[in-house]
Amino acid sequence: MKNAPDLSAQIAKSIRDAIVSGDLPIDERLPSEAELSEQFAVSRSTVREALKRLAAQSLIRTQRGATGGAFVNRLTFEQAYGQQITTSALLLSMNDVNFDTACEARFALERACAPLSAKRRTADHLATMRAEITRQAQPGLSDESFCASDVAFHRALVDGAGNPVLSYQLAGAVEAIEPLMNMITFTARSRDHIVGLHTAIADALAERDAPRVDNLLADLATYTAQLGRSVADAKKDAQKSN
Amino acid sequence: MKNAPDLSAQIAKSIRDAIVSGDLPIDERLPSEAELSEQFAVSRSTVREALKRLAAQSLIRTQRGATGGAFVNRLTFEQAYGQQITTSALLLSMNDVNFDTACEARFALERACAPLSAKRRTADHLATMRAEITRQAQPGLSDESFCASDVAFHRALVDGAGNPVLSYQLAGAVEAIEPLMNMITFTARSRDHIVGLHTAIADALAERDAPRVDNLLADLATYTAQLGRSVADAKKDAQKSN
DNA sequence: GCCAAACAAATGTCAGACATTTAAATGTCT
DNA sequence: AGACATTTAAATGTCTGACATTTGTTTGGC
Repeated sequence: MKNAPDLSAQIAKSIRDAIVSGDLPIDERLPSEAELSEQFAVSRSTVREALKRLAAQSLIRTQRGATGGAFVNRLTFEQAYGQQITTSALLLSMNDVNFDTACEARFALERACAPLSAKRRTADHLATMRAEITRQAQPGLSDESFCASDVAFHRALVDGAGNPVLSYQLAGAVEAIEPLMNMITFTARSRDHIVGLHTAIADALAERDAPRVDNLLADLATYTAQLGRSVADAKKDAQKSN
Repeated sequence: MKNAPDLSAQIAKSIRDAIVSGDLPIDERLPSEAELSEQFAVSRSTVREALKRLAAQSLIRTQRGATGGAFVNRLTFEQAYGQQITTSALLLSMNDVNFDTACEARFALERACAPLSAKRRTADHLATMRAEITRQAQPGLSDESFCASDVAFHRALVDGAGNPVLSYQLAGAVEAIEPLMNMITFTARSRDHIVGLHTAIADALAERDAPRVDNLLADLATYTAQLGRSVADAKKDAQKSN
């Protein structure tokens, strides 16, 4: 009943395990493709396929030329962000996660870092938030740009907590929801309301008033969920009239 | 100044974009490797390397045989968990994230889902938690097994929130920290303390008492951070004596 | 000592062959 | 006609050998 995985998958796993276990330290050079193909007793193509798998996970990087080869890559938070966001976005869109669920997760997580952000946010974080608020208040802004700015605002809030692990974990939750938010049509009135809440949040953070930030985020969560529901209802009506 | 990426990377990106944008729907079959190599005007090996990259990200699956080929894969939460955990664990170990930071992130996130878990946890979740507590109280348990059980306990707590997106996001935070926790030597006394807190948390969840759960998690966070600090201090002393 | 040319080692790409797996088509017997 | 065995076709998986390209090092001439 064993469904033997491909050789290239086996080899990739073998090398991956060595990296994850710390057996192959960062920046260590792997043997050349020719050497690996000897060690594993497979052809060079098979080794190459294995290496491409690892490269896709940012576990290794390759360099051409004389001193080139495959090196164990230090996974940066930046790289991890990118992967997290793609994965999260796909996960949401492919599993028909409804807006409520995604929204609930997002704000629950965001509220978790609010107290830390109130304590540690720098002037820089505040400035970013204010700038995004200004942008959101511009009348000609497209819904997409409004959403993007919303994401940037919340990213600043999260980053304010000064904990890279938190920022990393939340990047997925905050950014992955953007495509879902993009389906919402923001009326002038709803934009006003959101901008008002954002302003209040920034003010509360400026005063390091954690409980108020928490309350405001709760309000924003409720309001956003409401907007989402109205979109869902409109869609249902449209289906009915077909 | 353009550092042209490999052909296989370009092709992978091209196909990945088509998948992410929804242009290629789930379970859609990609053209055969031969056809792709014609379309992109490259050799079959290059196409294969591109496909392996996508397979490493669980974006496609391949089947051999007559009706075989590469199919757009529905990314399941299970698969995403796995990737998230490996990535998070690597991120922590490769960037010398200190125990405090990881711990802070973990408990902040966990406290975020505590109110939801108090509201929605089923008898099943409670049973799992109780079972793990029993396990943790066994005297012969190795430190590693104790940690694993700790993770399982907290996973049950998180799952109790009944929000798959939250579970997914938290899987990384909770499980990735396990290797760091594994460096701690749990004395009988510290185990007792932790088991006591776990029991209290389970009791509070049983009564759906969200604020109490939150307080207890805060206590657990403090205590865990303390344990971590003592390990760090011991290490520093050991270095000094060298 | 410096600069240019040759060299060497590595990855990147290609072409063609063969192996293996799998479902469907075909043939054969009852 | 239906059940079972065989063949066939299409696809991925693997191997081999070649050539292209990149890049650091060595060598040679001045």
